[in-house]
Amino acid sequence: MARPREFDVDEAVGKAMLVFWEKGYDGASLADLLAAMGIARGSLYKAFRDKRSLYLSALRHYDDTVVADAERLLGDGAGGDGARRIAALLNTIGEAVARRRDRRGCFLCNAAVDRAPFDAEVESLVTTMMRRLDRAFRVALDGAAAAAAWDADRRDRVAGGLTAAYMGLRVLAKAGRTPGQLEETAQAILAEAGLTAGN
Amino acid sequence: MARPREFDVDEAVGKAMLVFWEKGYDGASLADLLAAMGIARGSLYKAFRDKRSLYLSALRHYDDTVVADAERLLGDGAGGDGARRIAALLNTIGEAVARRRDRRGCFLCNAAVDRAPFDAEVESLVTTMMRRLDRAFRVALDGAAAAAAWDADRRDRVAGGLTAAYMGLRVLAKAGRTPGQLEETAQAILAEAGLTAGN
DNA sequence: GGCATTGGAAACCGATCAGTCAAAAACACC
DNA sequence: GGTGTTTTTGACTGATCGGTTTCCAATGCC
Repeated sequence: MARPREFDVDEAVGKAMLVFWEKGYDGASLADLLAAMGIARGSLYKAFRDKRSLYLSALRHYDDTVVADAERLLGDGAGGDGARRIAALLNTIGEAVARRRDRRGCFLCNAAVDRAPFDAEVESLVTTMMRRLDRAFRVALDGAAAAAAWDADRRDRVAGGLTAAYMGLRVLAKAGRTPGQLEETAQAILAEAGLTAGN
Repeated sequence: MARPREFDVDEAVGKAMLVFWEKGYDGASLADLLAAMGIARGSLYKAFRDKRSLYLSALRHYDDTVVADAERLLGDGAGGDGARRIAALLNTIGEAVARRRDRRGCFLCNAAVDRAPFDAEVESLVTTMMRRLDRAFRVALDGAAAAAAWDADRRDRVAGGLTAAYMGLRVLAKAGRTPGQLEETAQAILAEAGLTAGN
């Protein structure tokens, strides 16, 4: 009936996500996005409504890929004891810095800091994604021997503390902390929570 | 010998800081800054070199005022046991949200996330300021009965963990967490670190 | 092959951006 | 009161911003 679209929308969102992730919302110009996505201006505005809508799509894409991966990592019993899975996630932060891939930080954290205050829809998306992280930490705690004796309330509270610690580590990573320091801090957090024994 | 400056430079930097704090570097336009500072375009470029230099001055001003206050709060024995001083600082986060003053978050945290990756001087300033926070937490731990038995290494590691937790809480505050949830998480962090008893 | 419909490429839009400049104005010194 | 020096002001600049429009190409259906 009509001319078919020449690019894959999901793939294009993935490329756009990387740009927003690295440069932030304001920092990512239309020119940057178009170059990365390999399409022309008009096509972008035809497929997505505007820059803001594309950003929201990119954020959902992050939820579907990166956050989903973290959730899987935390929930998968094959990763060993729950405490060990949590340690594995926290250690990915220092590793990312070591591999010089962390100027970007965490897209979710970036969005919370630089867009959520100005965009109610971003804020609500970010809130939902953070809750997902909370729940994933809670699932890992449910599978941690060190937390076996804890009641549900305590597990919830500790899960919330772990989400906070995770975000804090990602901020410190951007603030110039070395991989070694980040790992040390991650260990300290786990030790404080009584989660070092399990593995 | 010449015409004197009509505005107070330090006061102007303070006003500029509030704008950068609330809107971020990119989000703060020259027009916003000039309106808040109450001066004209040319005066700004005469007194400060350019927008970036003004931003760096604003960041240093934050260090001299807000960070210095936090350091004082954590170090002042009149605030009770060290653990209690730490709890007081963490609780200011939820209180700020409750008073609807926290859309801004923490300027230091904002700078780490949205400018440090693109500006080496900002990164180095942010690193220094974060270290100052680390040390302030460490001082508070030195004055905490619950940490009396800890060796120096452990205090350093826990201080690092507290800085991370503090930044994480400020991110969560921007992500839509309610004051009650923030306070609960703050309590969980303190409990995990074994810092609830002292007061 | 004609037609309707959609996508693609690029010129184009007004708005806004950070930064500059020239002239008027305010002071200190003589 | 004149002179030299610096600040102030606001108009101006070129670049870039996000977004629109126009025109042509490509497709499926008849």
